[in-house]
Amino acid sequence: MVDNEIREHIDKISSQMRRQYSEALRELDLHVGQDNLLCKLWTADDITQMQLTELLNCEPSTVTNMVKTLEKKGFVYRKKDPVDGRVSRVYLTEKGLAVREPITQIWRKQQDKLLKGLTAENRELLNKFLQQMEKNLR
Amino acid sequence: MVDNEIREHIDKISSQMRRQYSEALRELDLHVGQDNLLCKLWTADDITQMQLTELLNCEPSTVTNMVKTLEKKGFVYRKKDPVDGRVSRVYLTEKGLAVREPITQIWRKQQDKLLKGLTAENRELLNKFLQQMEKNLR
DNA sequence: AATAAATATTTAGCAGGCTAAGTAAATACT
DNA sequence: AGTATTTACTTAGCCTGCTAAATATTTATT
Repeated sequence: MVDNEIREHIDKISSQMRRQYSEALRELDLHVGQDNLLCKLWTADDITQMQLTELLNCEPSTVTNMVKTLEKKGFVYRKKDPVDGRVSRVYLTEKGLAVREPITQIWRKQQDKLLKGLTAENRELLNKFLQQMEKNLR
Repeated sequence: MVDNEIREHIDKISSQMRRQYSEALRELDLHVGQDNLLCKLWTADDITQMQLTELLNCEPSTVTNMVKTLEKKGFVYRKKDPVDGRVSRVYLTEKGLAVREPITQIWRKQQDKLLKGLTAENRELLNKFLQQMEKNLR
């Protein structure tokens, strides 16, 4: 049965990737997961926490905590929305902007390592499979 | 560039899977990750914590914590090794044995959902790619 | 035999990520 | 207008998972 293995493989690959690039992130004073949040802000600054929970596919409380620690570390800052008093908008600081390049490089390096030995066609194929699986989980 | 997407896809798929079957695990009074530890004990009971860190590919302190909470919940128990006073051996209780079937079913269900729409050949192919990637990360 | 080094586990402390329950502001309803 | 509901976020508490430092036991060295 190949099927059971696939779930396991993905689990292992994912956790192993996390482990490996967490070391690199630590040098930027970042923790695994925080890179993803910052990434969302690169592509769309001035975003509400609610939007972040959707983009990151996680719970509101998780965003609260993550933003709070990222704020404490100086990567982002928050401002209350002037119109709607409930919502809190998140912005990148210069420090948060500055880690964009290094993080992108860390990711690229990790990807290269991951895909070594796979031809362009196979990568294309793999990508299609992954897209399908991602859709299946929605 | 397909390459960057692949890393992201795997990340998303993995976390989405976690989210989804964590609900099912909760009904067994289990937390995501604990299923993996129990799984190792099904295939090889009477195992040291050091062996668990290798099998789970995690840090010793993580095993300590996980075993401790699983012990508190009655899924496993520990005994000191009579020969080597440093090592601690972990065993399944009946409760820990009893969740084997339900957990396997949860996994199977998750896999089915994940792989829906992929032919047998494609699953085979995907599995090969994943094996390669797993090897690449070692 | 006495000291040094290695091994197995633990503890403390941090962060992501979750649930459940709470607060505050905005919208809907009567 | 006044109450009820919804929405955005927060807090408390738990667990995985990590690092760094501590403890205890075993093995290696001299």
